[in-house]
Amino acid sequence: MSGRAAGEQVTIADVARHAGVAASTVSYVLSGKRAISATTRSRVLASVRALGYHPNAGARALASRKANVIALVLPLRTGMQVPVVMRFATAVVTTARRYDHDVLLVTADEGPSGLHRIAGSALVDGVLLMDVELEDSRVPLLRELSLPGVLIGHPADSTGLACVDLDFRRAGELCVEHLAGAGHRRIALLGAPAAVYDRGTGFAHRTRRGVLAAAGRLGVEAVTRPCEENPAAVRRDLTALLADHPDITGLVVQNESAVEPVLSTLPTLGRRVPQDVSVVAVCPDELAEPSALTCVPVPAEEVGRQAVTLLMRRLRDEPVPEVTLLEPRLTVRDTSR
Amino acid sequence: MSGRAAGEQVTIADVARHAGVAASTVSYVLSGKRAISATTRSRVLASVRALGYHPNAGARALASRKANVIALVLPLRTGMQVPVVMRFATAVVTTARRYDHDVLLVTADEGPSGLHRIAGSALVDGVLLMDVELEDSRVPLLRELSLPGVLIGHPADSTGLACVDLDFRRAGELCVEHLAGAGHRRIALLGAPAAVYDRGTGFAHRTRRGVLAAAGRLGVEAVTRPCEENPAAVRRDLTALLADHPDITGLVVQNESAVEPVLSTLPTLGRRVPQDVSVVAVCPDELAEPSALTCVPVPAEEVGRQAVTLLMRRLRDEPVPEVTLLEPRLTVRDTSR
DNA sequence: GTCGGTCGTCGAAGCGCTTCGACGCCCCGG
DNA sequence: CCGGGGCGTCGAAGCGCTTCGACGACCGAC
Repeated sequence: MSGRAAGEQVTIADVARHAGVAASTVSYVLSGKRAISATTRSRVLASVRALGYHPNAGARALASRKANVIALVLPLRTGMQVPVVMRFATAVVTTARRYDHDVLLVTADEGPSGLHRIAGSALVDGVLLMDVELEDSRVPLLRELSLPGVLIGHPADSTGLACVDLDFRRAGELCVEHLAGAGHRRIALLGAPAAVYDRGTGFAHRTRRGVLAAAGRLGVEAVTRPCEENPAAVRRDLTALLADHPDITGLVVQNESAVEPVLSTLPTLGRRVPQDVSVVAVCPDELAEPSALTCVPVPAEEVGRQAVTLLMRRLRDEPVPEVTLLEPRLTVRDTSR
Repeated sequence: MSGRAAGEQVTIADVARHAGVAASTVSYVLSGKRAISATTRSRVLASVRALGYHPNAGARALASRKANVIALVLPLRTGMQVPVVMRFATAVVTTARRYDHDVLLVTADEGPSGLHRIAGSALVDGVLLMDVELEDSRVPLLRELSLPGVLIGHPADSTGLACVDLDFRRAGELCVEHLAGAGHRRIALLGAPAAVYDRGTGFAHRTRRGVLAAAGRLGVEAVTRPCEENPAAVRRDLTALLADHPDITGLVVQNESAVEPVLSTLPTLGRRVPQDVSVVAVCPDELAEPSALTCVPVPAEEVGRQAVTLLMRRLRDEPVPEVTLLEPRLTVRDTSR
């Protein structure tokens, strides 16, 4: 670059000298916090470009008490929903950059002490918490630390927090409306594992509620049952379900790991898809698309974007809604009619 | 917390006052850069704990000219092995924390200017570059910026850099050696999507080269072909492959999303596994293990750990080897004989 | 007993930036 | 023609930390 050995920092003083103004003027040009004449501004900007100036992040953070960095706390266990996490992370980084922020990657296994450290050292201005459990130990901590945070998913008590999530109730409704619209009168929800309902996990309950509500409203007979996660169990549960209710023609699946087994098991039970049974899932689109599965995708990108946007608003001390639910969309493919 | 309103920073001066020493003494206790008497040390440490002190990251970075942060530049394109990336990222964060560093997530789509910004603002001390292509534009940039960096994968010219990677060439050889040892004389490599080869991504090319080299050496006839990522395409490519070369008895698969489709398609083409066709994959072990697939696992954790370790060494200006290749191992399971 | 050398601690000087108050200057109203 | 008020710019004071040089105190060697 111009005139400086590589590795030498170009400072604001260099820019000021080059432009023939005071350092504070450069700062004001860059931040826009005071009026600056057009001529001065353009002169300064020219110098900035000529010297390849980038403000020193540490100095800026120290003086302004803003790191311009947010933390993304990712779940420790990386199971099935890995691709979703990835897409989500991408959306977060991209969106954060639009707000001139960077993203610090924190793994949940550092636990609460990680949050303490990050808050205490002013490394970040705010936190995005993924994989929030109903009773999450990090949630009260977040409140206590008065660290601005946004949660993905939502805990039992979301008072004073900001949560973003897909509107799973509406997602359940959408599935049923789609099936009912195609003439189905007897349907079933093959849901999350029983343990998930027992824990009272939000998304599972809300989906079920949505399914039942829409079914009632539309005069559709609906049964719901939990479903375990391993392929053998899925096969067993599905077989039992169809034995108990042989006249079911519509299936809503909300269980990532059940999708494939369901699709491969149905034909062996004498049910062609979609001629005999229509299948609709609430699952990541990556999972559905290769199988041409009709589904309500979990919009990872949109959630990421929203989460960052909300966090930025909180950082500016603007009020934000406690709960933000994203409107689900249904993508019709080949497994339903 | 003790005695401070939430959100108030505890500074080194607070600790010094509380312990009855000078601020610099606190600093030296914490950094260990000068000898401190045992009594003073323990008094200071007690105060640190009592007040819940965490050094301000910005101030520390400014004064020490070290951010204690490294950047992880992730590829976020198609054709990437997503779960591998995830595990890799986890390993990087965990290892970095062991060296008292944090990890900044940077997406490759910010491109070279992102590296410029990060280097110029002293946001990070060093960079981990994933998904390095044979001719990668970021590589010369890294050299020019004199930003300490470690590459995952390796470019054509690795002079003056540090690269870590699985020895994919050797992985390819291993697969062929295994098949040849079992008596197979006609084999095929079902590889990454064509776009990946076109991009000049190292691992794909090197694996292919290894396969061909070992085949030549061992008198095995080998054909290679790219393979797209969706199940339908895999089925099509595989069918075409076996139509063109019906006498193939060994298959090397290097494509995460092709593994399942290949295994489920072969029987429909009248090929039992492993009686008629042996299948060996280069893929994450998570993917291979449930299907009892013989494979050469990609050791994501180990690569991540090594990469961070190398970067830390570079940050201390210690010499590091230009290329670090991890020795692949072949895990024999049920799909080959 | 005296002198040099550690050892342990301190104070002060920045690191590069933001921000606050001050201060010309120019324009307008009286 | 003079005074008041923006507007545009400047200088200086930190932000919280590290690090350098200085300096007592204490020790062993002579």
